[in-house]
Amino acid sequence: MEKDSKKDLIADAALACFLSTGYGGTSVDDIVKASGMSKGGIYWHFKSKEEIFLYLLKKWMNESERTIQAQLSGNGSAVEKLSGLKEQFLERINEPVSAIIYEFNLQAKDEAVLKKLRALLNDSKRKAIFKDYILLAIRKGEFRPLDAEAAADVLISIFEGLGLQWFIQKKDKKTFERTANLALDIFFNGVLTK
Amino acid sequence: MEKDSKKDLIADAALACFLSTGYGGTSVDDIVKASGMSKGGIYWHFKSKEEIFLYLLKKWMNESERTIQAQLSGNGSAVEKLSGLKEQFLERINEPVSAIIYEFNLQAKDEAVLKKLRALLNDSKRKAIFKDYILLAIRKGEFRPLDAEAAADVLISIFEGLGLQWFIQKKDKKTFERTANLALDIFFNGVLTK
DNA sequence: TGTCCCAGACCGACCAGTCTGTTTTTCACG
DNA sequence: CGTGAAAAACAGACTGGTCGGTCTGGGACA
Repeated sequence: MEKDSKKDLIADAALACFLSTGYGGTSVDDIVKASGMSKGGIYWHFKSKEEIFLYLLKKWMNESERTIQAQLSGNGSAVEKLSGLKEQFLERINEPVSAIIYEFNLQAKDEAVLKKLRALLNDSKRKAIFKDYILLAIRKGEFRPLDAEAAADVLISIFEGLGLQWFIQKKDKKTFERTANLALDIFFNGVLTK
Repeated sequence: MEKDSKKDLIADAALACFLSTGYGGTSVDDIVKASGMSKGGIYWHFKSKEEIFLYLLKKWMNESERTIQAQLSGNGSAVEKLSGLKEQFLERINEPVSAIIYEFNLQAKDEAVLKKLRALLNDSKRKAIFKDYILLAIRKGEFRPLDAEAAADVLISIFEGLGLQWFIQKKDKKTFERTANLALDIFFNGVLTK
């Protein structure tokens, strides 16, 4: 771990830049400033700006998966667990990572880079975690029988959709929380056994 | 209308470019090529690339609102109407307009431009249309009593989320349709009166 | 002749990536 | 433990190319 500390330092600085001005909106010089390093240093650790993005995305996804896993794999009720995840989601709502992924996806011209991105996203365990969560809830009789694979995608879509709506509208947070709560409420009403 | 035919010609060409390579990914010269006009011509009709985007977005949103309105304001059942909208949504799924809006949002540096974008998105009647649809369904006793405003946002979030998931994953369409169907199924199960 | 509409060469800014040189670290060996 | 040289890590000026936007000129039409 410690051997890549500088690499992570750069990646963290880059993430901060990307989060505030997007992938295309941040120049390598911006990352230089934010990281306190020089261009030479950065390009010694990474061979391109795209590689920085892919590296930090992987890192971010690993973290993200860990927190989701921690929330959904406990032994509370399905409702409690997902509600807890929603709270975490609301706390980190100001990090429009998904939007930046879409941006990167659109901007990446090199097909090889896109392939790497797809591979990274497909390797994500996020969907599997959601699926396991749903399967368990069904087995315990909390959820009605469902296509767990598709249901996982539905859940992810809801979260992503909410996050992006927030990102664009930037309305007051109270309203947004109300929407998120209702979304979960509807979801539970739609999947819980009666 | 006819007096802006050239303007619309440019906007249509630009839209095609944006849809395939994103806002940042398409240069003005790309629009020049696609429209068959020259740079001078384009900059006679528009004062900037951003203005082209805002113009075509407005146009696109108007169209979009019309089709949503047409689908949701009929006098069928709430389930029928929303299912019909889903079908239309599936047909036009390959137009990642939302993703491009996010991209534009991230890239626009000028605060004035962002303000215009926000104004445009806030003026959208899309949310109002969904809200009216929900209110009617509640009044007719099809949906249980709900916060219609928030529920409209939930619906929009679901559609947006689904679209963006598709945009990134690009899995086979059958799987995607299954997910979309389940999403609506859960939604209906969550809001219909029993 | 003046106005509208357009063509396309041109410009300055920016930006990812390179190159050359310098500092710091590592480590073999006396 | 000292030391010196090789390798690693970094600094920052520089470059080639791209891109949004301008400018000058010209054709069409009134």
